[in-house]
Amino acid sequence: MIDPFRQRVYAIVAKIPSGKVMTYKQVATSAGKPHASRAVGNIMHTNKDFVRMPCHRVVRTDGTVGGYVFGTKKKIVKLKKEGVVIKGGKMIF
DNA sequence: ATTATGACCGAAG
DNA sequence: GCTTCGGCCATAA
Repeated sequence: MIDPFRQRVYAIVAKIPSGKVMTYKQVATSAGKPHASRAVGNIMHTNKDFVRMPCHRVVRTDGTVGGYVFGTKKKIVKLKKEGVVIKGGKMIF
């Protein structure tokens, strides 16, 4: 399956260092489609390689973590553990 | 091909 | 602060 966008998203997310996060919009833009923020989230949800894909480092533009297969709460805890500062359920860039 | 849905975004009420 | 609407893109049926 050759889907440049999908592959690109995968590579970008996998490159996010620990303690840092990227917004869906940022990932989509870096992937080449600035308006595909929705598709990015959809890819994470439908993708089967989510084991290697640290999707918990991808958050929403508002600062909310967004969704997560293991649960949004878990995602927040994980991020905090990584060193990300989260305040009132939202994160600070 | 068409319709519906979603881990989104931004504006409006 | 929250909900609703329209817009964007990929996936599933």
